[in-house]
Amino acid sequence: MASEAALWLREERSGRGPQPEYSRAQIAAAAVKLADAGGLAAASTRRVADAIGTGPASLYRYVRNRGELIALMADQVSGEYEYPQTFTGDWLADILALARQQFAILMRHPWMIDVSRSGAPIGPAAVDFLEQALRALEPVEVGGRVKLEAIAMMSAIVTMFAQEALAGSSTSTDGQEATAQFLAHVMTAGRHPHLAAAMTDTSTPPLEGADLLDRVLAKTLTGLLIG
Amino acid sequence: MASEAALWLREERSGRGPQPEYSRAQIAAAAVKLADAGGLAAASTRRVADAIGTGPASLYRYVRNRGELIALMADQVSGEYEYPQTFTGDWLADILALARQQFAILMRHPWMIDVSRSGAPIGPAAVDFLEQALRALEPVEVGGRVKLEAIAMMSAIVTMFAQEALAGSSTSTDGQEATAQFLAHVMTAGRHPHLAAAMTDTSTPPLEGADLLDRVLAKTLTGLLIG
DNA sequence: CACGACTGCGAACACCGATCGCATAACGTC
DNA sequence: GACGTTATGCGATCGGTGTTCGCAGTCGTG
Repeated sequence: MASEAALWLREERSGRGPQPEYSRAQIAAAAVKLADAGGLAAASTRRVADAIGTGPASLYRYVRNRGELIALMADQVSGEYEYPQTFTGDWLADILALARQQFAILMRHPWMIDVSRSGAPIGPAAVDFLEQALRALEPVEVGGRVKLEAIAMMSAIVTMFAQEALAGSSTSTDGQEATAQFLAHVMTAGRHPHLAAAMTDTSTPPLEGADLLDRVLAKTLTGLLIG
Repeated sequence: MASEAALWLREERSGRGPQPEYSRAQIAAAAVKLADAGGLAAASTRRVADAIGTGPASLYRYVRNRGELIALMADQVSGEYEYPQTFTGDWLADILALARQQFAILMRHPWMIDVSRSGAPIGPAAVDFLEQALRALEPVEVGGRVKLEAIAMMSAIVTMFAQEALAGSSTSTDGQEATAQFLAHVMTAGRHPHLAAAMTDTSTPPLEGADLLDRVLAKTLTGLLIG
């Protein structure tokens, strides 16, 4: 329990001693750049350290461990949202607008998909997002807990779609290829008729991604909040 | 593209040479045991290797890389499902039964939460699950693609609830604690009124987990499949 | 002015995933 | 049954990772 002050409760500068050469924002920016280019693994403590031109050990003056570094990155990126001063009053339209922003952010920073799925700690920018989402949901007449659940569900769905969108576009992972190869084999083997039928189904042409996301979110959210 | 045969298309024994000392099942079982006890990170190639009493290099005769080892573990655990010979015909009840099994498996093997969220490659047992889920959804009159989407959504929701359930029970991660500490501070600061209100909301008493899961799944799935 | 809190950082530790090369064991073939 | 082909087991090793230690240097405060 003597875990000392958590990242977001520590002051960036603590008064005494020489002034730090870098700011959290600078470090986060450098790390985000690395991760954007080479995935989350590319933002290792060492690589980030010498991206800002310092030794591996120096980073630990700003951050207790790599988890906190990633928290810094996540919060920096969560600062990219732009919130309207006033919402329209149409809660579904308002929250869908937020969802679309989240989707765009995930597409800009694919590593953020991994981060948001692994239950990243919440920082100031994430708190702002929650506040705004709740503000958008103000017209809905259900308890706050239910709204928070709905927001979490929304995030999960957006993340899921972002992953799928990226999996389709970028160069396929070897895992993807292995799965495709194996599925092809399974379907020809004929012992999974329902699966085979479902995968060759053409009755519903693959709807455009963004459109599908809107539709699914609308159904899910109305189901959770008014159904 | 010369990635050779994928894991599940390779034979376990390839005819020539001495017969392997261990089977995939044995290795997977050992790795699962380690991961159950100490998390996914505890199932490192080295630790798994000397858990079965061999050197670190020997594992690579059975598996091309750690990803394949994890795929082995995931599929072994996916073999824990038990499917009825015939479904009841009530598609919602039938698929909810599958969802509950998935939830139970995730509670038994918490590391599986991470695995299933990081888009693990699909193996034989996972294919069986898909087949059975589609069989349960047979009465529903929508295209196969939509059904697959619904199943993916169901898995995502179950995974989300499993994570939340574990976060509440087990000893809190330091990340969890940091978040709690920070949220407490944010709420007393008073600049996020909606959030503060939502988190102290007692209008809807925290519903029992399993019950909540059922409810949310029912709403979401009916929304996606018939709405 | 001096003390002590703080910073930068080279060196090191304990791991990790993965590869190489060699001795050894089993199978198909003649 | 001998042989060559083909796998396997595995010690040694490489490059990378997160993290800690200890020391020299710097700045604010008493």
